[in-house]
Amino acid sequence: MIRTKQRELIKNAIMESNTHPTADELFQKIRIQLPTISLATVYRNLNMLASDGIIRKIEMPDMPDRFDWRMTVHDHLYCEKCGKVFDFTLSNALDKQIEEVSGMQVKQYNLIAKGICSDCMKKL
Amino acid sequence: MIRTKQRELIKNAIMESNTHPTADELFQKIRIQLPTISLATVYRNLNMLASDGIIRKIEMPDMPDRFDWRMTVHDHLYCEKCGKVFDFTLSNALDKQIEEVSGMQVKQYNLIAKGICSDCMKKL
DNA sequence: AAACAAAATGCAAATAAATCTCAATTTTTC
DNA sequence: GAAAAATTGAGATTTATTTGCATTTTGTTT
Repeated sequence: MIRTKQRELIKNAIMESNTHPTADELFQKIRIQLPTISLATVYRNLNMLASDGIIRKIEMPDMPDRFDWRMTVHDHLYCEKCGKVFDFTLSNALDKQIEEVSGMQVKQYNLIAKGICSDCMKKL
Repeated sequence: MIRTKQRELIKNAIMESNTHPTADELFQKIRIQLPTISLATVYRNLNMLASDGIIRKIEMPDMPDRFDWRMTVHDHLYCEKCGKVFDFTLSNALDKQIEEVSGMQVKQYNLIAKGICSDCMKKL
């Protein structure tokens, strides 16, 4: 894989993030350092990095995808109040259980919870 | 809620379905009986029915939403071979567990597994 | 059942996210 | 440093869904 300035910046931007940014958020951030970069390049590189197993694409239901540098098994919770995305880890992964109850072969699963984060709960 | 011919047809079409159809699939089907119906009406009514708790909208990651008449707690598996969507039910719902490990208040969750259904496995 | 208000419809245009096309540029290879 | 390979930027395109609005349909009132 060829190394370009833009790929470097994109990778760094995710690695430094802890907000599960969208492609556009990353684009806006990187733009400050490299104003000529295009959104298409951001998308392209994010997809490359994801399919190379460097980062993870979080396919959010009916909202823009987000990207995560954390590659250990975990799932996500979207706070309906503040819009932030948080990580959580179930005591045991669901693959096996899903295979048992469905009789199908599970390659991966996507689990997104919606609710209210602890910060936002305090504010009520 | 006013009763119209189109709402009736839309509701019936889902209730009779067992393929977790998309809005467009329903549109194409209903069109045969009522050629003047518009896709916007289908979307509008599906959303109404869903927010009234009559049907359930399945927000699929990066593909068109699907609709389900089954209102009991269950999740979905998408077969990557045939594209069909299947139901499965975990031995216990995840809300509690997610709340425990995340410390947040869970309103709902969206769990979609991707894999290969038993029919398609036989064909390999 | 005529008249009025409220709700729903169809159509076209708008939106939003993501991908694609392709000429120009950059990076690697030889 | 020339040729080949990969990547980029910019804009057009695609797909799913929503919205605006004039028109029609439905429900309500008398």
